[in-house]
Amino acid sequence: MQFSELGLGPEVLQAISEVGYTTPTPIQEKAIPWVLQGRDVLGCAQTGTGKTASFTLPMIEILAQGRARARMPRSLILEPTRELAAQVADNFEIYGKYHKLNMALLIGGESFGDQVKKLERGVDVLIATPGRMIDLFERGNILLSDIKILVIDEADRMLDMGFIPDIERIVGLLPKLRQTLFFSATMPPEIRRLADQFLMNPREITVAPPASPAATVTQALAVAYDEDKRRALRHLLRTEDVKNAFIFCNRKKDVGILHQSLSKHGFNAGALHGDMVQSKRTETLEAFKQGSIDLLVCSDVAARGIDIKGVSHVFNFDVPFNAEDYVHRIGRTGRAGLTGRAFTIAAPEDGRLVQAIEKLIGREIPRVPIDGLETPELEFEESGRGRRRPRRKDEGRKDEGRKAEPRSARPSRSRTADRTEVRESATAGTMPEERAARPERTERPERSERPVRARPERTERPVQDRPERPVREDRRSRFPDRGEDRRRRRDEDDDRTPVIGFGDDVPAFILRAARPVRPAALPDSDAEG
DNA sequence: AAAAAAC
Repeated sequence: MQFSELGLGPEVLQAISEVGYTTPTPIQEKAIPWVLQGRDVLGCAQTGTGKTASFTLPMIEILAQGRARARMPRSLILEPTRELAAQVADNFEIYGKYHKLNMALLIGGESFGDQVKKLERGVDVLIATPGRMIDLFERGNILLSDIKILVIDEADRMLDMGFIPDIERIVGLLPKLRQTLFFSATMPPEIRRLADQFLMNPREITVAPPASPAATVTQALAVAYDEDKRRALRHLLRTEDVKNAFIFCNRKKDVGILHQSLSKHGFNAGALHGDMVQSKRTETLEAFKQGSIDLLVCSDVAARGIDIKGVSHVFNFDVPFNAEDYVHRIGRTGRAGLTGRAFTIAAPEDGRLVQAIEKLIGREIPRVPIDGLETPELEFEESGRGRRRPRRKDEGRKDEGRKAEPRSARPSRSRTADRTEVRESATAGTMPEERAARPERTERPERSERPVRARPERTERPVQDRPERPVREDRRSRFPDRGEDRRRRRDEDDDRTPVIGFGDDVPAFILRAARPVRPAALPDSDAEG
């Protein structure tokens, strides 16, 4: 079967062949002719099956006829994350090359102005995340009465993320007479109910998950004490032939920490999670795609659907809480017939999570030891409250350096420790690469390693002693995310903006008064390195 | 246990 047999026009076929594709994937083969006939589709397919092109290609064809009027888009595609929305937009750019389709990408974190302007001009394709979509609708910038095609992508993920009420609301605003394409990787009853509600006499298309990761991705699991995980990761990064890699963490906070740590050790890494400003998210993802960043430390925002060609490795720095997320994460590699390698670093207390994953994928993940590190046993007991976290036997002091010591007050080389130094010397022969990377740090000093003199005096004091700063409850409760975002940024600013001339005791009111003007006057936190 | 998404 060739693309040319599916009923697509010459312009689209030309664009497809320029990208280098000749044969449609199963879902494209089944869906495209049907969509071209104007029928509804219920697609049970994961990303990586060619799902996106299965709706973008016929949509370009259908929308080629007619033109959009101002503020009245002709089609709407709903995506769960901003990155996926952007990826679909890229798809329209590529395959719509020889068509004059107007497109608008409505996602949060970017200015309203451009999006509104585009809507005013009239768009054929609207690609949106639910929040921004509803916002713009409520402001009267979108009229939905001319929508002819609706695509709901990744419906099960929308469910997970609590978007279903939004989706139902949006669909309620659309004309009843329309074509609807509905995609989901899984079909739990709740999703099935939605599909029944939104679709009319759909063709149901189910395609096998993309060559199950077992086939193209070599998996391995390393068990390490929690405090050894970064070291274990670095070891893997240096011993594996890593071209580029996703490195997943379970928490946004840890994405930041790990990113800093890797950078400090001379790795070319970027960070991506949902609390970062959108411009940074876009920029980082683009840099990773282009290869100017080798390692992308990220949260599960990037676990599903992000399609980057030729990623050699996936590292799970944390075992994912959801077994299914494991499959999604490692599916970032081994794509398009290429092989990939996926390593998971598990702490002893992750036994149950590992068990759940192995049950889901139906096999045991081969264990690998890490040279020079003690390999603890996985534990499978209920993790009751107050149960002590398993620790390395040789660990002398408790958690010091991690929490108790303010980051900036640490002398430049101690970090987590003297105790790791001890270990390291014991294993010096087996891990020469640890040593080799050290000089890098003097060439590229990180903020936290600058001489104490250059740092704000206040940071030498324990965090709890910082003057309390007012938080505007009203705004925070309405926009919890933004509130957190701002507070975090302030904290970072506080780390490196000394108030000159007050010594250790800067009066709280000075700090308060200075704060509002400070962020604007500061260089961006990344401008320096 | 987390993450995702609106100014």
